[in-house]
Amino acid sequence: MPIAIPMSHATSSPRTYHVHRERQRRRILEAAKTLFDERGIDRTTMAEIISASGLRASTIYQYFSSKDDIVWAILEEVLTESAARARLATAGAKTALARITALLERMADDLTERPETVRFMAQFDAMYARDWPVERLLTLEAQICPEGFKQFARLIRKGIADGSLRPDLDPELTLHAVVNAVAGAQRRLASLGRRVEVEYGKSIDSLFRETIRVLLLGLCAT
Amino acid sequence: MPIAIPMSHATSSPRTYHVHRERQRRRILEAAKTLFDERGIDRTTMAEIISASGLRASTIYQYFSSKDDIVWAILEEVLTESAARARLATAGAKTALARITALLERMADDLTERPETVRFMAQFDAMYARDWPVERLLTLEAQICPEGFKQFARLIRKGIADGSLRPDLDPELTLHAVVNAVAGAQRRLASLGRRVEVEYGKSIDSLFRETIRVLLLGLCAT
Amino acid sequence: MPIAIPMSHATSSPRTYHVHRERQRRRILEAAKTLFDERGIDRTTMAEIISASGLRASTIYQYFSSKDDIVWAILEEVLTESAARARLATAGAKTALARITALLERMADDLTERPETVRFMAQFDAMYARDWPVERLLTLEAQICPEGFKQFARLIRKGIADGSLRPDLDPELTLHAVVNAVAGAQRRLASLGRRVEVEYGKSIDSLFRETIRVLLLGLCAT
Amino acid sequence: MPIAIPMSHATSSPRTYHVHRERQRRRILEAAKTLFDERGIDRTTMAEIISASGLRASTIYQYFSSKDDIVWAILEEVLTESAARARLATAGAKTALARITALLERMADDLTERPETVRFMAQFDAMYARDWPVERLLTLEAQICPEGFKQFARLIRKGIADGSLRPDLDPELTLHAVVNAVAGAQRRLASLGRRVEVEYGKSIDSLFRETIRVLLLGLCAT
DNA sequence: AATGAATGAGACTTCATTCAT
DNA sequence: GATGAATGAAGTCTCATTCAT
Repeated sequence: MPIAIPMSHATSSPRTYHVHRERQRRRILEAAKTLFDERGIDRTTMAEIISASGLRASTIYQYFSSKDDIVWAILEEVLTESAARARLATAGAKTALARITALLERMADDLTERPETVRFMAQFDAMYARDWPVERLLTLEAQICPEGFKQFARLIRKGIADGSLRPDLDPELTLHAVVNAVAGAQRRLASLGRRVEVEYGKSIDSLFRETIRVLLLGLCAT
Repeated sequence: MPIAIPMSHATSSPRTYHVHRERQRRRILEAAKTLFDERGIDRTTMAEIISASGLRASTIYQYFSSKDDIVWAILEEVLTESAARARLATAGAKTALARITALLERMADDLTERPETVRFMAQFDAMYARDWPVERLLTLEAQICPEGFKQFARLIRKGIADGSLRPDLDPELTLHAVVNAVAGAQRRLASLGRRVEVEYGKSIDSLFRETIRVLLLGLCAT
Repeated sequence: MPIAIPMSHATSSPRTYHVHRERQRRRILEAAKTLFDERGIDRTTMAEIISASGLRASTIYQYFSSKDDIVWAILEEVLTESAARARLATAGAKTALARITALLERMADDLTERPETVRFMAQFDAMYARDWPVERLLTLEAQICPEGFKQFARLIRKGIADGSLRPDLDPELTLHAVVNAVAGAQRRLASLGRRVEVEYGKSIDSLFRETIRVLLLGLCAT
Repeated sequence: MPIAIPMSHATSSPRTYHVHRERQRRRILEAAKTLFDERGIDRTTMAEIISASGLRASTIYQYFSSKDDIVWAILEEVLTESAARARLATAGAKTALARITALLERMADDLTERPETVRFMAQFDAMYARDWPVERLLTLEAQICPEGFKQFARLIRKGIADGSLRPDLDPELTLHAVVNAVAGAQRRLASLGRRVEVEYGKSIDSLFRETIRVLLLGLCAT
């Protein structure tokens, strides 16, 4: 058994410490993310994460307490980043239509630029959403898009009032219906990937943008 | 004077034989289907299927050669049935609009009546579609909706011609975009289940039908 | 379950019966023999024998009571045939030298003409000889080369007497030593097969005949 | 001020580590070796190796990745040791005859002193030699008796030249024929074991030494 | 903080064989 | 004599995780 040289904390600055710790954490997360995407979350084993991250099994458990913990950390990261991007994208928009459009465009860009992230969400939606502690999910979401939807609904009402959106819309219902449809479409395209392009003869991007166009046409007053 | 009259299956009653075999097969398939829905395909173990089906492990392997084989059989079944329902629903429709509407309504009914089936497809889309032999998938699909989409696109062209659909649609592109969006929305709602109702305060059915309504509005000429 | 049509024995002649039974038996034995050679006795499964023979599992058990029983039947067959060939080959030989030479030549021919049979014996020697009921083996051997060795030793003594063989041989010891060496060489060549030819750059047959030549030179009076 | 001094193996004591790991490895190997000899390689199960080694199943798989891997490790060991012994034994020999004699004597000693090892080789020759990656076998052999045979053949030529060996020998052919015969005889005697002594009424050792004697007589010039 | 070693529980699958008909 | 169905026992191997150092 190798002799463990206990690392002397006294001599190291807390900064370097954090930098190191964060770097290791990232290694693990990146390795896991890639594998989750390539092989599926459930089919990825700790052994694979271990060898891809270059650390030892026991070291990894100093950073994450379980495989689920890793999945959860990635989810958190993915949700946070994507909420941030959404907030950024919709920041300038004044009308409901502009805002919705900006949001959906953002999702189209995500699909193109970070398909792995979208696929991760797809796996999560399809397989884990139901298993996992609802509480934790809600906490996470609350903390992320604090009250995005409320604001949104208000904007829609304004849009109806100023005549830019159809008058017969139920603001909340329509909003969720549209967002869900776009999310569903986006994730499905990301998951099926190349297969849709081969089968349908259309690029993923054009399919997704057409979806958005038709939905927006359906929302607008004629 | 031949003595070895090998028992010809033709002369024996193949009925009883098949009835029994089919019944056992169903037991396994039903047990697996339920478990796949409750626990997720990957998280379901053969041991669970075995005890849920009431047969012994070794007996099950006389019917299916592996766990994948069971998943595959269910997929086949699910696709076949759903294609049949779709064909039936769209059979009477004469115009593109009527046909598309009928197809989407059918998907709404599926979501309500057989959410487990939709959830199974959701899992499949998100996790297996990429792993599995494309060939087998294509063969299966070909055998199931032989040339459904071609016909569809033709109808859309007619709809544009007679003025019931927007003139600025790209038939093939729009068709696939809409179908993908509806499938994506349907599967996402089925997967998230109760969670959406709690979070959004709307029933799954109303959300899905609103999605359909908006999409159709987007397709129709004003 | 198919209805079993009981075969009426009354109407069939006992001859046809035996012919049929023997044919089935052969099918099984041939299938097993081939598989034992290709895959090794232990690695061959009943399932493989079943599918190679074209019969059903349960039918096979009407002919042989276990896998061991099949192995045993093949061993019996192989020993019987090879003893018969040996007897035939040595039949005309009058002197010890001629007889030994004939026997060894026979083994060379066996190696060339029926390497599978030799390989079967090789497997048997290496793996089963110790496991199996010695009694049964002795019975079998007794019944096969009833007292071959005794005769042989007598001949050797005569050979020494008439000056054709070295005077310093211990008849029994030498005989068994030579026979064992030739059997060992033969089986090893059969087992290693192509590999020896590649590695040594000599044909199996020439190697084996050289072995025989050197041994005979060693036995002969100078 | 670096804090993360990753523990360098160089600075820790690799000795203790290796000592332990090697001891465990040996436990497994010894247990397997004994069982392979008692029950046959194929008939030995991992469960048996596990309980004989005193380790747990999962621990064993940290040392060897499969049962085959264990077999292979034993083969490697056996070949290496036996090559070393052969080299040692023939080291002093100057003439071809002396060298061959020394080699064969060595094989006789092996048969007496380590019959299990010889039996292992017997099993390997009879059952595995053909299955296994030829490459790996060749690599192993190359690394073990680098060019032993070439040297040997040269010596034989010298022996013929100086009149100690028969002039009518084909050096390479004779060499391989003799070595193969002796190996075959040795393995057969080891495998049949007690059975030969009972049946032939001669000790294994005397039979084997007689084999060697006759072969050498056959090689020597009269 | 890092890691070598260990491990219980359980994964999926195959085996040779039996038996009712 | 033939066979479909069944099956207990066992097979090999992997999993996520822990713990002493």
